[in-house]
Amino acid sequence: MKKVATIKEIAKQLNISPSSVSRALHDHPSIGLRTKMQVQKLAEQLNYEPNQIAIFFKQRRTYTIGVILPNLKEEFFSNAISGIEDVAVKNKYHVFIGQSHDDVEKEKQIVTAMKNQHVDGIIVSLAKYTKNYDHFTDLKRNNIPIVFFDRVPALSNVNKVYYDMAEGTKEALEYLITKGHRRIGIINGPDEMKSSKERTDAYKQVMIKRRIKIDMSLVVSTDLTPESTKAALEELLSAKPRPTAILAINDYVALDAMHHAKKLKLKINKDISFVSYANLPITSYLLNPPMASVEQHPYMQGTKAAEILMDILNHPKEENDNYSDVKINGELIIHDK
Amino acid sequence: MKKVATIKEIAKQLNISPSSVSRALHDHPSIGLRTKMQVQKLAEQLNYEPNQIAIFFKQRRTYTIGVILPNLKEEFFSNAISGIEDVAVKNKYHVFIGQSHDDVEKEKQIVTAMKNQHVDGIIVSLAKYTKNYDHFTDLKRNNIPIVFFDRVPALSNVNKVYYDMAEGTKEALEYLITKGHRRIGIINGPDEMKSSKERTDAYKQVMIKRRIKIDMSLVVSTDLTPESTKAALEELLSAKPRPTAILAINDYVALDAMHHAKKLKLKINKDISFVSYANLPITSYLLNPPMASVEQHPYMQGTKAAEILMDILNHPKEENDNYSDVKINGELIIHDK
DNA sequence: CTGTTAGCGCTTTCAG
DNA sequence: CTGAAAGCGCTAACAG
Repeated sequence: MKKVATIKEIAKQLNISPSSVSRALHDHPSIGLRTKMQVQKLAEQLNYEPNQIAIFFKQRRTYTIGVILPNLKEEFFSNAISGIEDVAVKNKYHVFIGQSHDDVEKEKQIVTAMKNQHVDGIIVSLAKYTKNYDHFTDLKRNNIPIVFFDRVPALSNVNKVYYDMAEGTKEALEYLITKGHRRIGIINGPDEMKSSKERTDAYKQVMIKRRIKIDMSLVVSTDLTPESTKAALEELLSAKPRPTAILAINDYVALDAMHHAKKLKLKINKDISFVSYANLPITSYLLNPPMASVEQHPYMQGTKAAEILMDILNHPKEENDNYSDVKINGELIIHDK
Repeated sequence: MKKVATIKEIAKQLNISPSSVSRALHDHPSIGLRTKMQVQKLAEQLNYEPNQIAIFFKQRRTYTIGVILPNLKEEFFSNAISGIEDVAVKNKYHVFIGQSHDDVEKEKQIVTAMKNQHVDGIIVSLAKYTKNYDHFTDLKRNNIPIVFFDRVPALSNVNKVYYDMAEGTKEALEYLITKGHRRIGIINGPDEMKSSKERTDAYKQVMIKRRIKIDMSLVVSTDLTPESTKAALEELLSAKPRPTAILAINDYVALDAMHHAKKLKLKINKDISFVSYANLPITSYLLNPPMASVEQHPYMQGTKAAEILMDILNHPKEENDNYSDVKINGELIIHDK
């Protein structure tokens, strides 16, 4: 069993040509039933498995897609990739993964590696500081389509799937306002993230609509590390008057902030309330989860992005510049009973 | 920029042979400095990128490894794959992933797909009900090495990395005993999991050593779903006398059990204490985490497994049947202050 | 319906 | 030091 059967081998044993074997194996219309049967039988016996690499080489297609995301540790991303994988498998595609660990250089390297590996397409969620998108847009020259999701670039001529930040933010803020909050702080992400600006914009809009004075000292940033979040929280708490509620960029940040607030002897959801984004399953195990969290449907974002990519791949290159731009609506999940 | 440069192309433009170009590109010893420079310059200009697929085809190697695991949602596995990926990247390998979702059929399909994709090696953590390992051992015929981790098969002639269940379990039980517990229940995993038996064995050993009567009605199983865990807990609670402490197969199960216990008006860590395995980061956010949890070092298990595989791949096939069998020691992390 | 031929891009003897 | 030639496994014109 050392050597694997090849088409050639089968052909020789049956005294026919390799092309006939190939045709028989593929149920080609113009092939005799007799030879077809013979070939299939022998192929079975010899345990023939087509050499995919040779096929890829020939067809210039690998049936592989690459997925680049910041990390897999966050439930958000691991759920998203599950969605991607499910769709890919259904379409007979394989999935390469690469974690940028929020490092732009690493992200570039991964792109290069995937390009060299000849993936048929790429799905990306950007590293948090990625500002320049050339390493992605260059892929057009290699005819490798890209679909961005969740952390998408501020470009219009790309395929993207993302959560509708404005809508969810407004909903979350309205909720806090009905609960009586007027001084509402925001712990935003880095400025490079498109969502940060959107969140700030939505904040301003709601405040104006509700005729609440906008105080930009209530909008601070974290680089998403616990330390930075701690600093951001303290900055907010030093505002006068101090905010009574805080909207945090995601659950992890909210949890870090809550943790620190607790240390500062603040009563969570009493002295200060938290609302955030993602609605991670882990929050269901918490004693004091954020009051509410905007569900961002990572699995759905993943499947949607993958479906768009599959669609592009399955449909011959119509070179029209027709880009998908899909907004996923979040849902505000209220945790406080 | 539509067409990609090939070696042939470069050769033609320089009026030399493809072989020389290939040599120049690879810093082959026997190549003239002049031609080498010329070639490298032109390659640069033409943006030459070697066609990996062609190379793979030729070399019968893909520099790709496959990773099969139950799912990516569990922090344990997403951490493990991070470890694998880090090592792979360092060794210039790529990583294919496949989630079995604990379904044996799916697991088989993934193995077949990876085999056809000609991965150079595979790293696996078994689906929970996998009893038959033929789909893995068959890979030997294709010369595809396998390394199992965490959920490993009960075979001796395979490479494996796993957590030392006996040691950790003993440590956890001893801890409970020093805390005064005598009636200690166990919520085990399915019987198909090798670790279940090991846990039970370790339990018996400790009980004998500590001269505590062994009561097998205190050892129950869950299929890891919350419902099943609930049932398991109730079964334990119906024992007379009721156990005062429970050792659960992992943190998720412990959390589900604790959740249910709370509903039954039991005071956690008072009426009943929990100890478990994994020590997931999420537990740090909990009000009432398990009293203690055995850290199983998923990242380290991943890196270790990947290193073993890299070692096999980088070292020419010495056909000696030399299998790695690496035990990772857990550490009991005490959460109750 | 079947065989012949060529070739995908690259590496690697084998000659010179 | 360099070139010519073969071949990896498979497919797909093109001829019969």
